[in-house]
Amino acid sequence: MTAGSDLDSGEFDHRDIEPKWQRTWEDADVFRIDDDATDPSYVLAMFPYTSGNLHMGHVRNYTITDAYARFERLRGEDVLHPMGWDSFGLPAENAANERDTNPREWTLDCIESMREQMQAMGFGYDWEREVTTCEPEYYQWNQWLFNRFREEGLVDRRAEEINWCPSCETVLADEQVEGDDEVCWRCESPVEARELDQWVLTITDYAEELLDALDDLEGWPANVREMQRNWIGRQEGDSVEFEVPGYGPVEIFTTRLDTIHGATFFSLSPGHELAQELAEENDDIAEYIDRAERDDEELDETSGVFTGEYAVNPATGEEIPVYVADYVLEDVGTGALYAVPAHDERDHAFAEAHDIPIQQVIEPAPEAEADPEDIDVQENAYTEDGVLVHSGEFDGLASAEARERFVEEFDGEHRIEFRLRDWLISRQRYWGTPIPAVDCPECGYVSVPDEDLPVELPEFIHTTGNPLDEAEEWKSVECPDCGGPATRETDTMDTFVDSSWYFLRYVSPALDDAPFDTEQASDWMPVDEYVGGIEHAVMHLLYARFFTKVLDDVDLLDGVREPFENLTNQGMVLLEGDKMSKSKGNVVSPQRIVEDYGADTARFFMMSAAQPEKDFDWTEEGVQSAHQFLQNVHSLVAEYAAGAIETTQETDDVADYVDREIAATVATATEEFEDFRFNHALQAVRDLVSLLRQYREFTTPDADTFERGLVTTAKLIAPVAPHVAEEVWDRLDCDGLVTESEWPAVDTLEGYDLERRLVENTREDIRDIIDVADIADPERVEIAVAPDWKHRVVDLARGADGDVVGTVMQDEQLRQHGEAAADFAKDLAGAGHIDDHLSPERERETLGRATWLIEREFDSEVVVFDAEDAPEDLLAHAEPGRPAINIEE
RNA sequence: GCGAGGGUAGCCAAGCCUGGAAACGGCGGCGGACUCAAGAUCCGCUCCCGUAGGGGUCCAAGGGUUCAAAUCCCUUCCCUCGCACCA
Repeated sequence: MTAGSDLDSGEFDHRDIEPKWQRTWEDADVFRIDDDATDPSYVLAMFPYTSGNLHMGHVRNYTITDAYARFERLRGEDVLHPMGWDSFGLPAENAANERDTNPREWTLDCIESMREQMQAMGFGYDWEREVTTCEPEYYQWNQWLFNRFREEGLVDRRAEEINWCPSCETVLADEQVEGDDEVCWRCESPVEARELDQWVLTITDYAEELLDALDDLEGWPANVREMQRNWIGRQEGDSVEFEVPGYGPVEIFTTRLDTIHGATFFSLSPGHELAQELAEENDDIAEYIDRAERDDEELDETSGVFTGEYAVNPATGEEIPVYVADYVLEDVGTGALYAVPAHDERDHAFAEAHDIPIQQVIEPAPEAEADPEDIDVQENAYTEDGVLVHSGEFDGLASAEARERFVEEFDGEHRIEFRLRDWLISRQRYWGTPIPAVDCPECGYVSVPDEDLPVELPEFIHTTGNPLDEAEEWKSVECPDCGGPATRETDTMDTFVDSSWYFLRYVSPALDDAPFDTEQASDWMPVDEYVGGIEHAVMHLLYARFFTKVLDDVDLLDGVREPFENLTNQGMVLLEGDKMSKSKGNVVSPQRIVEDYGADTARFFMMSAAQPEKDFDWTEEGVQSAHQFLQNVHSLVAEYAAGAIETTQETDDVADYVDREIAATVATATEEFEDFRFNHALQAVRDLVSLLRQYREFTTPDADTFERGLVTTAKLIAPVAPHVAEEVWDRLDCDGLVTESEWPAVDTLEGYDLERRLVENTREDIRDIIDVADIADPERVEIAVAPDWKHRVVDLARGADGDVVGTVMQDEQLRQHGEAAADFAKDLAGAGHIDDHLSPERERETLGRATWLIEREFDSEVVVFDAEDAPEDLLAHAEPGRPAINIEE
């Protein structure tokens, strides 16, 4: 359905109003933030890769940050809400090759088109701070920072066994290899192992801090923190050396040094140096290693081969057989271990398969639940800590103590190991930041001096390999140190380098003598709200944290250790329960929704559908419902503005009721917006609009109250449906732009919840009675508030410690009510818990304001008595919080 | 296996941190108002029983703490995600 531009019906046409207000905002520069702003609210969405198209995931992501940024701005905050382009990367090269263009032009076209789509969505960015990573003005700072990292000793060039993607023709970081089958994250080709000289950033120097600081990132989702913990993979243990006669010492790493006396064999991973050495002399070993290293065969878990050699256990002096076994991983610990089948499950399985003795050296400690008699290590490994046995002079030591002793005793070293590897940033591709180094035959790899930066990319050429390798003229340079002939480095940087500090460039995007202004960045950082996909849980977010810490350590930042204070991972937009994907062909195009319904409808629907981190189903009904609501708001305002709604200047109970609901809605919406529960906030606004319509239908509304309701509505929807909000604001003849107005003041009404509950309960009770008593046509509804003395009983009862009746009956005033007071007190004592309640006057006022709802619902007269005026028999049933009700037919 | 997050009425889903009303909302279903009619909109109902606001049974299952448990504690089962022959 498409909304017509029939103004008589009071409907808006999004095709008119959306571009109109977008232009107005732009002309008024409403999203600009001055450099001299102090500690603004920094709201950031992960910048997009420049594919050329916004998909629903983007739209959801950017709607969340835009709504929050607009909300913060309305509340009087200075807001930094920028946007930029993650615009280096392989797809642009592929596209260029397919389309006979070059990556730069292709990328700039994509940016152009995506910027237009964003503008059509009404996202309010400070475009003067736009950052484009593929421009020399940006990537020169990657190079400059590379030099700083290198000065700090955080850059290394080393021969690495690397992940090579044959299809992308480049190496990949460990983080970019996915799944058990080890495939490329971009093209899903199986990754190959190669040995190449590569540039790495030594992120492992920061492993400990990157891990520890996660504990304090309370604004981050638990799963992301956990994923990073897993990825860093800290392990505390000890290394000791075992002598293999004829071959020298072999270092092992273990977390269970206490079990060393129970070692009955020794295992090497197939890739271990000694295993390789032994393989040269022994065909069986060579063959086993060959099989283990081939990808096509999955070796049995207990597979392994005896080498014929023995290792000397430093604890016992015993010689134990050395095996090469596939279950020992090369990149865990040292790739070598002593095996204790009695206390490790894998060692146990291996020992059973190879008929190796099993020697128990740990018994359950006395305080442990297990009975030492029940432990049979021949059957199953006992893997808990305990007390040492069969360990010579050390028998009786606790595991933990033993570990400490043995490090000294056997000349070992206490070590902390990490799974995290250094970050390999070399890429053998064109479309990235050239690594600013020169390979000189005399001086080795020399950094390009800062004053010679940027090293700009040469012309792109179509080739199967790395275009930089063929740019002979570009490659050939003088060595910056000795002036002799030298060659440029042709590797470019992983694009995750670009995104590791882009949030700092937004602070001072035009600065030409530094990547960012240290003082300003230190004030504006950290990002207050960072929103993006869960796919960046490890890579981008870990690298950005690493960069931030390094920048702080080299004084480019002042006291900023973490980049992102609060992190939200938006959920997926599903279609009939399925992830939208091009390959499945179940994609809803944001462009189509914007054309058919308008940006506001799409934004409003998405934000009402679920909380940001939850998945939700895209439904046409939901879209229509959002559209309808916005049209309703608009037409209600249009009617009012056109004078079609008759109003008075007199307030009454109904007006008071509506007034309080307006205040309550503001309070709810504000709190929910703050907590990122936009759907709850919007529900409250829907309820308010519905109430205003009922008000209008029931009576002649008070002009001030009604208008306040409409103006408040305009403000409350402004973060999510800004174009409609402006349109409505304009029709209400308000000053300026709603986008630049002030959020309504939050007045918390003391006891509002009790009032609301009283009204709801009373209305429900009336319905119940009418239903159960089968009253067809109620003439008159009488409501009577409980007398003061009952309220007093409740007050006393709540304060009473146990003896409720006694406490109540000690009260002089209440004794006058004799039996009745005692009975009521007994009831209360039996109830166990006593709810809060309003004063009698407050109850009467509250019910008085709400009678119109009852009149309207049952089309009957409604009378609210206070205790003095109420008929005696009616009053008997009234309790605080629970008025008596009588219905006349 | 380890770790994290979950399991709420026909479906989706809030509440749980900070215990106190058969449990917000939405969808679907039922009834009603408006209408020539449909749509839209509005008002109710939607665990079971009930001719005056009552009673019963409820938040994966079982146990515990408490005057009081969806909410706190323990155990078990199931789901989702991350890591994993991790020494």
